[in-house]
Order: sequence, then C-alpha cells, then structure tokens
Amino acid sequence: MRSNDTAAEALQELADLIAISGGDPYRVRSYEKAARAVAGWPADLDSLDRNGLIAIPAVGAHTADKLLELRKTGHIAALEELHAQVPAGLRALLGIPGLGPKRAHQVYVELGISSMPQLLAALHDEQLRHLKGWGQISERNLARAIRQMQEVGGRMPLAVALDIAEDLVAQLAALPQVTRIDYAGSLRRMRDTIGDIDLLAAADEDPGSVMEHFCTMPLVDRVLAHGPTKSSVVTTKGVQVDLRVVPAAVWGAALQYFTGSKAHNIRIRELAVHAGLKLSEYGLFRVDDGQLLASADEADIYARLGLPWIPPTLREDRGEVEAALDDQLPDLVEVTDIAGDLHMHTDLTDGLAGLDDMVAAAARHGYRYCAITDHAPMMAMQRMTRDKALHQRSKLPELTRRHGITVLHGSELNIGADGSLDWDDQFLASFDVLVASVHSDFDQSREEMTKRLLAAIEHPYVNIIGHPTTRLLGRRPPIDFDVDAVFKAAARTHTALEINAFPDRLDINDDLVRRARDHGVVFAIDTDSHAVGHLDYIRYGVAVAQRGWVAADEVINTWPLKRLRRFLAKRRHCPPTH
DNA sequence: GCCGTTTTCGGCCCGACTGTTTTCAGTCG
Repeated sequence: MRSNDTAAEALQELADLIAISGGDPYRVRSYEKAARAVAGWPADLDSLDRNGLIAIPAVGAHTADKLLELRKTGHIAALEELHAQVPAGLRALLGIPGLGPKRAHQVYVELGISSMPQLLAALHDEQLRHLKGWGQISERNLARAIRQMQEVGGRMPLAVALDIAEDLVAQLAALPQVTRIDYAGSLRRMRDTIGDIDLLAAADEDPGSVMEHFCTMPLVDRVLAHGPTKSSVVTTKGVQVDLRVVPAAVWGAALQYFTGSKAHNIRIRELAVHAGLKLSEYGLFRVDDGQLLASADEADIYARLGLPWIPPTLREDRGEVEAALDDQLPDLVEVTDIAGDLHMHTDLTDGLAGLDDMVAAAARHGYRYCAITDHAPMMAMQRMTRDKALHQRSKLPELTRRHGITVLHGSELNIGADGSLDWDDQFLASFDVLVASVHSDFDQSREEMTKRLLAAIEHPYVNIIGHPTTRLLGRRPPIDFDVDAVFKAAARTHTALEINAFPDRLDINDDLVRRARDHGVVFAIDTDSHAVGHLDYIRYGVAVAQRGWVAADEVINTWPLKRLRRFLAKRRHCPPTH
C-alpha cells in the first residue's frame, strides 16, 4: 500500500475514534478532511518534509507532526491512546447504516457492547429498546440494517448501476408530472463502483404521487424512507435507490447538490459563505436579504460563485475548485474524441465475434482506425501460432477497403513471470501495435513485479501496457509494484498505459491515472472487446480518464492516424538491444 | 484541528427524514 493510503487510513481511524469517544465534532471533521487530502495528494508522502506536509490543504502543524511520527515510528501515539480507550470492535459498528458515533458510544457505555456479535445478542435480547432515545422501531431498523449490510455488502460496478439507473429513469420519465429526471450522486460522477443509486426528478404538480409511484414500483423490495420529497427503497436485487423530487425552478441547485461529492459540496458552500451567500439544494441566496441569485441551471450556480462549470467527473475536492478559481480546469477527453480502439479480440483466440464483425462494429462506431490484438502463444489455451497471426494479417487490407477504416495489426502479448514476451524480436517488429499485459503470477514480490513490468516497458516494440494492475473489481486485488518507477519508465520510453474500459477492470483507476499524468505518461483508452457489444464500454474508460484529469491530447487513440503511427513506430527502426 | 482582504480567535455546509420526542437529537448524503 502506498504511504499516502496508509496515512489516510490512520487519520480516518483517528477521526472515527475521536467521534466515538464523544470528542469535538470539528476535530473529527478536520482529521477526515486531512485523510481525504492526503489520499488524493499527487506526491508520495514519504518524499515530503514537515513544510511539504503542511502545504497540503487541510493538513496543519498537528497533523503534519503525526504523519512524521507515523513515518518514523510506524504508529501515532494519540491513536494508540485511543485504542486503549476504545475497544477494537466498536469502530466496525460505524459501518452499519443508521448507527453513528453517538449511538455506538451509547451502546458501549451503557451496555458494554463493542462488537457485532455482542450487538446481535443485545438485539436478540431486546435490550436496546430501553436505552434513552431508542424504541422498538429503532431496534428493528438496526437489525434490518445489519441484515442488509451482510446481504448486500459492498459496492457494484459502475456499469451495473448505470443499467439499473437508466431503466428507472426511463420508467419515471414516463410519468406526466415528471418534467425532468436524471441520475446524480457517484453515478453522475462516474466512480468505478457505486454504493447506491441517486435519482433526481423535477415535478411542479403533485410530487407526492411521484413518490408514491416510485415506492410501489414492482422492483421495489422494501421502503426504507418515504417522505413527500425524498424516499429510499431497496430493489429486489438488494440495490438501494434514493429519489428526490424538487420543483423545476430549482433543478440546477438540486442537481449540483445531489451530484456531490460531499467533499466537493462542502468546498463550494464554503466559497458561498465567504462571499456572503448561502447554497442549498434550493438555490444560491444572498444572506443579508435572502435574495435568490441562481437555482434553475447548474452552470449559473457555479458562475455566480465566480467559477466555470465543473464537470461532475472532477467533483471530488481533489484540487478542482482551486483549478476552477485559477481558470486551469483541464479540457477533458470526451467519448467523441476517441478515433479508434487499440485493443480488440476476435474468435481467432478468445473473442466471440469474427474478424469481419469486429472491424465492421468499429467502423459503425465512427472510428477512423482500430487494432486487432489477439492473444499470443504464451497463453497456451489460446492456441495462437505465427501462421495464424500472419493469415489474419493478410486479410486486413481488404477489410480496410470494405469498411473504410484503417485496421492495424497487433497482438496482446503476455508478460511472463520473468518479464519475457511472446515471439522473437524480428517477428514482433512486424506488428503495427503491441499491447503487453500480465495474465498470471499475480503474487510476485513488489521487486519482482516491478522488474517484470519494467522489462516489458523497456522493450523497444511494446507500445501499450494492457490493464496494468490486473485488478478485477470485487474479485482480484491489484498487483503490487513500484508505481512511480513504472510510470517514470513508461513516460521516458513513450510506452502508453492502458485505461482498460472493460467494466470489471477499469484499470488503471482514476487515482493512478492522475499520478501517471504527473510523470508525463500518455494513455490508450481501450475496451479489450471480446464481442461486438463490448465496444460500447468505451464510455467507462473515458470516465476513468476524465476522473484522472486527462485531456484528449494525452490519449494516443484520439490522435490522427499519422501521429499515432509515428508513436507506434517507437524504436522499431533501431535494432533490438537485447 | 484548520484557517484567515472580515479574523491568530472564533468560526467551521445545509437540509430531509426518522423516531423519539412535546421541541429535538442522531444520522445521512
């Protein structure tokens, strides 16, 4: 784990434990803010001295000293003291929806509960209902929340949430009262995983009936909250969906608010306060006379605060507000900028569609070029041979003519455990584009894995490192390697890093993209398509790139073919050095 | 604990919903 993540986790734990101990809520917020700031800070924390740490927004002298202590000794004394006071299991209870620090503290002090099993036992014995502020209903809700947490657990991939949300949006849009509807929250920010789905609707007449309709839709399993303007339900598949209904006149303010992130909104509202204004989901108001300044249009809210409209994919309080104030927001890459897909498989290896179908699909996407990159022989189950590859290559000129799209011949090479690649250098030199990826031996040491990736990056003919961390959302953790060493080498050797758009990969992720950018790395946003329909996944890859602040010019597959070919030539004109 | 062309002290985003309350605390996003 990167030192920034370790530090952020320690600060977050500090915040949680102070909160449970009944400490000053503002101190809690300070540590939470510092945790977020540290996690999102581009430079490695270990490379910063005390002044460098204090230069991080939301990190002051106290936190800086704690971070230095953590680096030097491996722990923070203040945190150790809290550990002595707060039982280890108590913090985990904060993960239960509806159970916050106050009540966690209460059940610990009054009933001695400090773990999930103890809490379940107390629920079973109906002890909680007798506590001050509790009743039978709170007890039942808590039991339900625990059950739901255990059933549903984590987050779902972006693509799954987007499917559900688009379906619900279409259904609710059909109601005559609903004049506008869209999804908001982390879905609109296009995070790679989604916890729950936030929907926003505008209805001036009879908003209550919209709520009624929403709460009684067939896919609703149970209703968690049902108010006149805000409701939460859990679908039969265990996905929580929140719907908020507002008057059309406040659409922009409400959309801004419900898109978040929470951290971004706090920053924006602080700006408003400093300007003598107040921002809520109902609009931007002047404090002294309550005059409404903006509400219908999201861009107007930002404009009234002296900011350009900030794209939702940037709204994480990771420097976008400062950049907006300085008019330095990046000109983000868009789906329409993508000129071709450079990672596509066919049924020659493990794809489902034939070569002709895949090329035709790429042409239908309006691409000017695409690359066919079937697997190579080291992936033995793919049964690839040199002859098969050459035969495939021989068919490409005809396809280019027929579909009006330049078809590049490539291959997805396997990076062996020792960093070796498929085929000999002479044959490799004959491809237009080479993607190299790790497909096995994920558990190597950090040193071995770094060496392995560097070997592929340093190879004179490798153009793109495919799905660099090999993570699979919810199934396989990322491999461990020296990120900065690898990114630095990629930038130096003009080797692109892939932003793999396949929904359960999204690899590299937004944080790593941003860090790679700082090293001057360029990217290839590719779908790794194994079927015709997979080409549509490009939107998810573009979202990751946007969340990593990437501009179109930093993505090689937005470039005109001539420029792309110059990049792909890499060092093919030089004799291999090994 | 952090931060400052309002401030080195005194603020710190804002509102909805729930369940428990006779006016509000806790939690969430």
